[in-house]
Amino acid sequence: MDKQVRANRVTIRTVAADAGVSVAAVSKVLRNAYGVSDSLREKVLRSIEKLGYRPSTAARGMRGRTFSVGVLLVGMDNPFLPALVDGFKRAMGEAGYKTLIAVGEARTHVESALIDSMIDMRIDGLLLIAPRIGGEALNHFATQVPIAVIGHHECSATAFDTVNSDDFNGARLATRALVEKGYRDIAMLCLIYSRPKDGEVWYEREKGYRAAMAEAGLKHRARLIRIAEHPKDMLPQIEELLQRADLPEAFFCWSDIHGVPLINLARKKGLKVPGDLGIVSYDNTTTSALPLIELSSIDQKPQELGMIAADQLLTRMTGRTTTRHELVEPELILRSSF
Amino acid sequence: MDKQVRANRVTIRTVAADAGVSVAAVSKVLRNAYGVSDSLREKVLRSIEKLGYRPSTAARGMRGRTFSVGVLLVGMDNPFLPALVDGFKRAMGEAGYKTLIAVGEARTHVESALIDSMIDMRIDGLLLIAPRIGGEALNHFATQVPIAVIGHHECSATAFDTVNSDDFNGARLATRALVEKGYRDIAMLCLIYSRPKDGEVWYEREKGYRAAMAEAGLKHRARLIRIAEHPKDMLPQIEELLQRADLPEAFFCWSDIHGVPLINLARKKGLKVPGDLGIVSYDNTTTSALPLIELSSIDQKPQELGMIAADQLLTRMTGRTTTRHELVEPELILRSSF
DNA sequence: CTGATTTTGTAGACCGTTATACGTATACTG
DNA sequence: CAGTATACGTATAACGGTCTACAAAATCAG
Repeated sequence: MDKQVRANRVTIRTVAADAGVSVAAVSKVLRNAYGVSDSLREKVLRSIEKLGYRPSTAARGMRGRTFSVGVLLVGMDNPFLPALVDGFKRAMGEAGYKTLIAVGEARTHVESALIDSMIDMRIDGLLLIAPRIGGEALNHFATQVPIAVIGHHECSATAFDTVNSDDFNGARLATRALVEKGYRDIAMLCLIYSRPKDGEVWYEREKGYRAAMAEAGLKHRARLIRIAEHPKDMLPQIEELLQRADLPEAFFCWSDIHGVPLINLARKKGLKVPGDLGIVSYDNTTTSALPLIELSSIDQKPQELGMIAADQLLTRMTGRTTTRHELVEPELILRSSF
Repeated sequence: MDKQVRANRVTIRTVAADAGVSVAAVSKVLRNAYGVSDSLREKVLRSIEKLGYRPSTAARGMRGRTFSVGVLLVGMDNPFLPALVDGFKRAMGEAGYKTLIAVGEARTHVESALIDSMIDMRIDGLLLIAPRIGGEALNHFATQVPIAVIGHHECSATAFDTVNSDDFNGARLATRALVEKGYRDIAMLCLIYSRPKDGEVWYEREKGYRAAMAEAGLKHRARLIRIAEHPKDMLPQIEELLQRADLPEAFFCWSDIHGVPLINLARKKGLKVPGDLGIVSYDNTTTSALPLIELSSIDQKPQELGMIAADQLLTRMTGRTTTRHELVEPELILRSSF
C-alpha cells in the first residue's frame, strides 16, 4: 500500500516495470550508453513516452551529468546581455543542455557564493560573464567544473577558456574613424576606476584608443575623461563637462551607457552632433539606434560570443584539456553622429 | 585506500566525523530542525566552518528542500525585468533561498519544458513572469510546486498566487492625465493581437483607457491603433501613422517599447511634443527618462512586485493554502511630453 | 523517590539516478 | 563443432543528503 501512495510520481522504476526490463536498461537508453539493442530501445522509449517520464535532475546530479549549465551575470541591466545569453542558450540547447542563470551584484563575495551554489547543484559547466573575481580564484573554481569566461581578458589562464570581443581593436577602430573624418582633438570618455588593470575590458579599450591616437601622430593630444556609471552622478558630470572651455572636438565613449546621455545632453545644450561635436560609442544598443539619437557605435557581436563560449564549454566537457582563448572582431556601425 | 581517493570532497559524513557526532545531528543543524542543543550546534557549526563544508543541492533535492527557487522569464530584453528580479532575489536571499533564472522564448512549449526542467531539479518554488501559458496548464504545474505569477491577471485561480501592477488603473491614470491637460482626441497605441483576452496585461490597459475616455464623456472618440512589436516592422508603421490626416492630438502608449520610438519619430518629423502632440507611455524605462526624450510614463513599481511575489512564495512554501491575488498601484512619472 | 514527560541524539531506510561488474545468449573462427 | 569473442541485459553498490523511528538522558510532578 506504500507503493500506491507514491504511485503518482513516475520514476525510472515505473518505466522499467512498464517496459518489462531492468532499471539499468532504462538508464542505458537514457544516456544512450553502449549495449542496447534496437528492440529494447524501442520498448523503453515507448514506455517513457506513454508515462510522460522525465528523469530527475537532482538524482542525476548525485552520480553523473545533470545536462545543465550555469551562467553567471554581473547584473541584468547591461543591454548587450540578452543577445549573448540567447546565442549561448541556443547552442547549448541544440547539444541537449539546459541553461540556468544566476545574477550577481558586482560584489566579489556574492559572485563566489553563486558560483559555489551552482557547483553544489552539480551543473556540468559554467559561463562567467564579466566576472569581478580574477585569475587565482577562477583557477580554483576551474578545478571543480569546466569554465568559460566572457568579458575578461585572461590570455595566460590555462585552467579555463575565454572569449572576448577584441576590445583593443574595437576602440582603435572607433578612434581611427574619428581621425579619418578629420577630428584631431579626440577625448575618450571612460569609467572611474581606482587603477588600471590588465585584462579589464575598459582598460583594453583605453589602450586601443591610445594606440590609434599614437598611430595618427596625436599621442600628446590623447586625454581620458573619467565619469561615474550611475545616471544620478553621471548626468551632472556630463553637463559640467559640456560647459568646459576645453571641450574636445570629438568623443570616443567606452560604452553607450555614457554615449547616449552624452549625445542627448550635447544636443539639448544646442550643440550640433555632428558639426560641433563628433561622437562614436560602444555596444550598439537599441537605444543608440533610435531615430533622433542615431549614435555610431561598435557592435561586439554578442550572439557570436555566446555561441563560441558554448562550444568551448561543450568541447571541454567532453574531454578537451588544452586551453582556448578567442577574440571576435567587432564592427563599427555607422550612424550620423560624427 | 578507497576512502583516500575521494577524501577531497567534504560531505556531511566528514563533518560528522570531525565534530564527533552523528550524520543525522549535522543534518538537523543544517535545517535548524527541532531537538539540537546549543552545545551540539556550536560543535557542528565550528566543524562546518573549519572544513568549508557546503551541502550538495543535488542530494538535498532527492528528499527535502533544495532551498532554491526558479524564475521563468519570457525574454531578457524587457527593461522592467531587472528591477523586478532584483526585488525578488533580494527578498528570497534574506530568507535563505537561492534564485535561479530560466529564459523562455515566448513560445508555450519552450515555456512548459523549462518549467518541467526546473521542477526536475526540485526547486522549492517558481515565479513566472508574464507567462504565455494560461490557466489550466498553470493549475497542473501548481500541483507539483508552489507558483506565483506576475504579469498575468488570473484572479479566479486558486492553485497559485498572482501579483500584478494594476494595469487597468495605470492606463486610466495616464489617459485621465491627458484629458485633464485638455486633450480630447486621444488614441491608444497598442500591440497587434489576434483577439482580446481577459487577464492579458495589454487588454487590461485597453480597458483602463476605454474607461477613462468614457468617464470623460469621450467614449465615441476612443480609438485603438495597433502596431507591431519588433522595431523593424514598428518603425515604418509609426512613420506611416504620423503622416495620416487624422493624426490624434495625443497618444497613450501601452509601453515604452512603442512610446520612445513614437516621441522621437514625431519630433524628428518636426512635431512639437508637447505642443503639436501629447504622449504618455508605460514602464518608466531609463530610456524614457533620458534628457531630450523626457517621456512621461507609468511606473509599475517592479521591485515591489518582485518582493511581494517572494513573500507569496515563501508563505506558500511554509504551509499557506489560501490564495493571494494582489495588485500594486502604479504611479505616473511626470515629464515634459504632454 | 518513582513514574511520566520532554529533550536530545542516533540508526538506518530511503530518494532516483548512474555505472561497474557480471551473467548469458549469440556470432565468429578455424 | 568446440572454443572464443562480442553483444546485450541485469543486479546492485554507490552518490550525499533527509527524516522517521526510537533509545537514552534529563526534567518534572506528586
